[in-house]
Amino acid sequence: MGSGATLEDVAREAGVSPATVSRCLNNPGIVRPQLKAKVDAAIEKLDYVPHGAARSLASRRSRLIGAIFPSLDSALFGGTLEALQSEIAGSGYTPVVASSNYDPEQERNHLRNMLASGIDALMLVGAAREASVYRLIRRREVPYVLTWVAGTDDAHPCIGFDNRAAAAAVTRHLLDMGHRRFAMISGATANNDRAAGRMAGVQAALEERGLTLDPTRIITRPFGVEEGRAALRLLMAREPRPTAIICGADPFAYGALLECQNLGLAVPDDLSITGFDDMWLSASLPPGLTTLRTPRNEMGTLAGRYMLSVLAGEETLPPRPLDFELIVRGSTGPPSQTA
Amino acid sequence: MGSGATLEDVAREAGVSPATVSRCLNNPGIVRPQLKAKVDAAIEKLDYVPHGAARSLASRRSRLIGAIFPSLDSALFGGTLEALQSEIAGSGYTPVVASSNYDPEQERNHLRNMLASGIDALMLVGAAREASVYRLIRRREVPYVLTWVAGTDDAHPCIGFDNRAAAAAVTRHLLDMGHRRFAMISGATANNDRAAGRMAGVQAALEERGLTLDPTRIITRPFGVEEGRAALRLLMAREPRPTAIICGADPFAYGALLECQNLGLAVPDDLSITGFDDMWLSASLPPGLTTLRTPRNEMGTLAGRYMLSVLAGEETLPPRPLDFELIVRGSTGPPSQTA
DNA sequence: TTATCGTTTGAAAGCGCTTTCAGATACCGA
DNA sequence: TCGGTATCTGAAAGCGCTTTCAAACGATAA
Repeated sequence: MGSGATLEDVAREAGVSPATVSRCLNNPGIVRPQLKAKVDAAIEKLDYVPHGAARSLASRRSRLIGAIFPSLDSALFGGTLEALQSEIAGSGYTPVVASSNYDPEQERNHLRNMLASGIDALMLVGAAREASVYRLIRRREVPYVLTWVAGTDDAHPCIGFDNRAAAAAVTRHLLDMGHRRFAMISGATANNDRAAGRMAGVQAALEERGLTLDPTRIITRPFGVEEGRAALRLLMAREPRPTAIICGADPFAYGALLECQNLGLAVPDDLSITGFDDMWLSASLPPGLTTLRTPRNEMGTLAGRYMLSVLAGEETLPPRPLDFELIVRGSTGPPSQTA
Repeated sequence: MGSGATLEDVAREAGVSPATVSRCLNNPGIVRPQLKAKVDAAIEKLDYVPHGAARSLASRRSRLIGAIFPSLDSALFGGTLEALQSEIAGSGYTPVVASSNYDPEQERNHLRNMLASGIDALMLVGAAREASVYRLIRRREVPYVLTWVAGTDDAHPCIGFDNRAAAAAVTRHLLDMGHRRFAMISGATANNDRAAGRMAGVQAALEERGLTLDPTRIITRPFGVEEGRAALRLLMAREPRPTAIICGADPFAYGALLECQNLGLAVPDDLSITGFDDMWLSASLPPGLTTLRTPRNEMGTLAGRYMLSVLAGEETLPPRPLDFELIVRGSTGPPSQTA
């Protein structure tokens, strides 16, 4: 905070009115170049930096865009945040971020905070939250966008992909190779419609072929490598053993692969394993993880672009659900005859 | 944005003056409980949310804390950000974040933006930047703190650890096991004093024992698993082969371990490998990565706490350099006799 | 009961900027 | 040269809140 020249100081220095200085800053096109030069010189000389709060108050725009993520310490959402940030930076917006730790209560608090601090737009992850939260946002008339999910109906503008369809695609890949005995390692589905969607997608794809996934074959754990490891041990301890394990997130799959190595199980001969998200180790961890590449950076970019265009007053439709891509690597293959 | 009740509306509803409402919000202690109850009821009824910009303008505080990271899409800084965020959230502050992509130019731009938006305090990573940047911050009188480095002098308040000493500790661990032929995989050291410090620490520890690390034995690459993999191939292609490879970051080490598997090199018998940061896979990736655990969450927490206390007007000294911890796992051992 | 002190409340003046509106200026054709 | 039009500039009114200052109040002591 501190001292700092004000716009009025600049105006005096340049010998023009404050209004003109303001225009030079916000709408340089409409001021005569000659005057603008004088103003620029004065700004330079006084090392003037506009006062954001005053600006927001007068213009009713804060140039702040809120973003609340379930977590920030995985690379997953970091990529989305990074992309969002670079997309909006060019237009003079800055993200204010918070992490909810997958807790609706925390999310709501951060939201209140952000609304109070006057964010111009808001990005959230997922669609599953209480109606009162959406009312809060709507009442403030803050444009918002949900990411990491595709809109099932048109209730909310969404920029994401269809988790259910993506998980179904993974499952069909395994079915097509001949697998019939499945198991799944999933993140907690409460308050997490991405995880829930993926689980539903697996179930749906199996049912298409007349199979079902017994609930006892689904292990739900917090995301993590060691958790995946432990889950794999549990799943392989019961006869008949599954021939394919579908993981709702890559870290589970990394753990599962490592534990196979440990148990002396050959992947994919004894067991096929799939991940989800194509994180940074999936290509490198032998034998290479078959996984579903999600458009995590693209979601940040497009969410930013969408919000900017709404803020610019353009009539904007959020894009259709984004594409995902099944990346087939060495961790999946046909079930062995003997298995 | 949008409609929203104003403080004046609340005052009218409660039958008090705007000043009283303001006091209820900012200094509830000094207003009579009976009145406060009426005000609270009015706030509740009108669903009033204070207008951040107006508040900032009048109070000269934005309740925003800036944080600029070199990158956000690795889990490294995400942990620091997450910790910072939860530390300051309780005091009503929200972080505004940006990523500089390790580019001083981008960092400076984000900084200007943030200063303009009126941040109350600022967190940066590393100390290496032009003096003009620090002048900019000082001129605005914004309290700031540098993280991920320890103060060499008292030029800046730092909350971090001594990268040089940490790397030296790793190196001594290998020296003590009997290694004499070293190589290193490092991140780019330009504009990155953490990477530079680590490299210097390795060199210093070697020189203590009368050894030097030939520059051709140092490979500098952007952080990444595949980069580590490629670097390992290069380093092992030249005779005499090193018996220990020190990686300036865990992803390099992951790549190196995986490539050893690929090349049929036994770790640690043929080659010892160390990482840096103890990221999430280090414990799990066989044979377990010996690495240096950096206090990445703690830095976020303490940086937050430090800034809050400066903002509260307390006379605060940044803590001494934080501890790091050498985590010895299976990837290091004595060099084999034949190597 | 009245004077006095300490506490709580309200009135009003901005915080630094944007933006409307009206006035000034420059430019064009006749 | 002049009127008319299009363009640019300045004056002034807030944006919604905090905070100073003085007035009002309640309580205590004389």
